Amino acid sequence: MKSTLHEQAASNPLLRKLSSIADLSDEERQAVLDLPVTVKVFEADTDIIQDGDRSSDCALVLSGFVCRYKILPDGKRQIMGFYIPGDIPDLQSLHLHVMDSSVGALARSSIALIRHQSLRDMLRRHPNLSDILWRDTLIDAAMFREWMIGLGRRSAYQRMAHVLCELQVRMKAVGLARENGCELPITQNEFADALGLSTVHVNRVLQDLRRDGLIVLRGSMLEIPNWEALQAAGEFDPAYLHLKR
Amino acid sequence: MKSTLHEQAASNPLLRKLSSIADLSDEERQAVLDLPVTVKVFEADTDIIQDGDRSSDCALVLSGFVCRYKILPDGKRQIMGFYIPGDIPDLQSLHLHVMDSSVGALARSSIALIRHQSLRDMLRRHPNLSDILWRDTLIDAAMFREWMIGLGRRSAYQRMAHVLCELQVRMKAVGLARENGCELPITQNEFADALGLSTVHVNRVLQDLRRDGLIVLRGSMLEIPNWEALQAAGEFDPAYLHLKR
DNA sequence: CGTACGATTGAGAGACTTCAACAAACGTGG
DNA sequence: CCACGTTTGTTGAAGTCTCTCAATCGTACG
Repeated sequence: MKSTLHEQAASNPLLRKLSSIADLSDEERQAVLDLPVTVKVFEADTDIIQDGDRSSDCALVLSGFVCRYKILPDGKRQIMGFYIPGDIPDLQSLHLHVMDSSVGALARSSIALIRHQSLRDMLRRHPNLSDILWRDTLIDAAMFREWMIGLGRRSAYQRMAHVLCELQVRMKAVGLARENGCELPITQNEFADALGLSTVHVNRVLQDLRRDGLIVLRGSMLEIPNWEALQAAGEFDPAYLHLKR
Repeated sequence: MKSTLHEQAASNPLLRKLSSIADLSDEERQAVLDLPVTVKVFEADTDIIQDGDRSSDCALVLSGFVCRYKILPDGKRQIMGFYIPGDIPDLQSLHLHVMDSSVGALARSSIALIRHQSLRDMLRRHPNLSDILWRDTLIDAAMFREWMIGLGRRSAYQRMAHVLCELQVRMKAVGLARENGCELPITQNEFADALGLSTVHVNRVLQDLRRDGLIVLRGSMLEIPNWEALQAAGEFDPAYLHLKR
């Protein structure tokens, strides 16, 4: 469905997201809203872009839940990041012409496809937006690094606490979380592939976190009764997200 | 020592590096060479920038060997990437004002400090260079992702084979490797912190790789008798480095 | 020629995996 | 609205990769 990002102008997810990491002028906000897009809905467990693709547009998440992953020769999967409304998981495709990983929908997601050409036109007219998007990709990289630390040096228990903290903070930054929790349509199997663990162990770690009163997880509803404690358990310091304020 | 990057113009490491990932016009090459820099030498095991720093310049590696790392509360260290001549490990500081990790010299290294202001001036005059540096940070991110895959889903043996492949390819791209090997001033302890392993296990894995005839490692001299085999052992596919050609 | 740092070895322990079975939750069609 | 099948979550037991501790060896360098 062709349109611009004007719909939901007030609470446009991209504007919310960009505002959370940088200051935008009115002109820049307008330029973003004027972007022509094609909105497409992806069902859960379908790919939005695949490893090896050469795409000519970027995918902006409007609603839903998305992840970046790669499948190894032996069939194992590593999830490298979760993306929520306002994120552009394949922004890199603007400068890296072949995708080196896949992007898939974890839940039914509405995606705005933005032509590279439209983005480039906008960035040429608004160099400051170019810097802001660059900044966004740098924050993406900072998240990869933080996950690396977890995978390399933190226990399963810490890792799980850490992702939950990250997701809560990011969801809150775009207005999708309550004060003490949010909705996470992520299965234990998906957590396993994100944290480099087996599904079985994820299950046990979640039970430990529950036993310790750090989380309440019913279905996809996450509640965090004691934020300080969960943060401490995961050694979570939001500095790497480089949010404003 | 103040100067510009003109010295070693022909084989300037930054030009070599940028040329390996994108095409530069003569004007752009000149703009790069005209960058005013301050050259500083860092001894092995000293920090170039520290976690939490707000710096006003970027560090270009001219010679030596550098890594990005973070120390955890319990003293554990995770190395998140190695940087070789031509790399700018903290290019992110141009847009992310507080460092979220440290950068340290693994061997005596000569570093060219480039003021953010000088870089910004150059990028404003040469928007294409801006895109090329953005591309560079995106490749950096791609390397983090590839390491994540290793940390999360590959065995110690595979991981070690994989880093060795990555380093050989990157060293060759800037002319610092022979056809079948290169010099890597990295201790087993540093490999351990990079691969999320213990030093002891790194030692055993290296012995396994030697036993299997995949590498010859004497001191810091790496030789790769059978490139195909090492690549296969590490499931190494250089696509994520996004080199030209 | 000692000292220090890096490499190597052995033995025991632990975190996490794999396999396999079962229970619960969910969506869908009749 | 219930029956049914598929997906997701849970549990137990055995196995393994990798860790920790601790000692020894090699070698470069002052």
